[in-house]
Amino acid sequence: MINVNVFKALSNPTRLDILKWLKNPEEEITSVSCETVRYMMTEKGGICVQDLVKKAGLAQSTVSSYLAMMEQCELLISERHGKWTYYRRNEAGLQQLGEQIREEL
Amino acid sequence: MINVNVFKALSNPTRLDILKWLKNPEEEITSVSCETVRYMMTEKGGICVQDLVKKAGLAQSTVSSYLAMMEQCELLISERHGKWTYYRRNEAGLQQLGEQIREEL
DNA sequence: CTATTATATCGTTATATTCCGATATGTCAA
DNA sequence: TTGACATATCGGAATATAACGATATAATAG
Repeated sequence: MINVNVFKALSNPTRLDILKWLKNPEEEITSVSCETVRYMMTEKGGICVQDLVKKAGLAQSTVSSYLAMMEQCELLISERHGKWTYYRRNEAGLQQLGEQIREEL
Repeated sequence: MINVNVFKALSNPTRLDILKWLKNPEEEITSVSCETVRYMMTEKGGICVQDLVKKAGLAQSTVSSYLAMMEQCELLISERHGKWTYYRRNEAGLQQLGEQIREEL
């Protein structure tokens, strides 16, 4: 059964942008300073919160709660490595959303 | 380009229900009293506002504005016949939404 | 252990959405 | 034209969301 929360998560321009940015992390994010961060990005498509904060131009707390919300409804996956939390797209969840929309909507 | 308003429209349980109810109007709506209404329903899958008001259990003004909002972002189509406005699903718009989600999200 | 850095959570204010009742408009029948 | 009915629009009160700064937690470096 489809969940309205996924649509709430998608009904905000910044959160939609985050999903799009995470499609091609290397192209979108340029403020990478650390090797670990760069590795996570190119290897798993994961981006740390900081970089998304810079890209979005919103407060860190705002972006952090956006990401939590998007993880909750299976649009994103998070993975902590040391100090950093890397967020990447939940492709399975996105796939499932597509199917649910096709079947239920 | 995908529009956040479509997700805003979908991020409300009643509005999601309306979309689902309009999939099988004959099965869902039982309070039909008038022949014209019955004809529109079985012929074009259109349902008048009244019936959706009864089904949703919300004020007429609320449902009316929900329907307007959903028409605006191409989830529904409206057609006026006499006193009644019939709303039906905008299958082309829904199809397009599915494609946009697949391509852009 | 302490300082620093990254992220998460909390409390708050501004803004948006929800949903209502009252009222306006549009349509038909008498 | 008047009345009755269907729908749309308006104005408002309650609630939810947006987005911030301050603070808490987690992890590492020294």
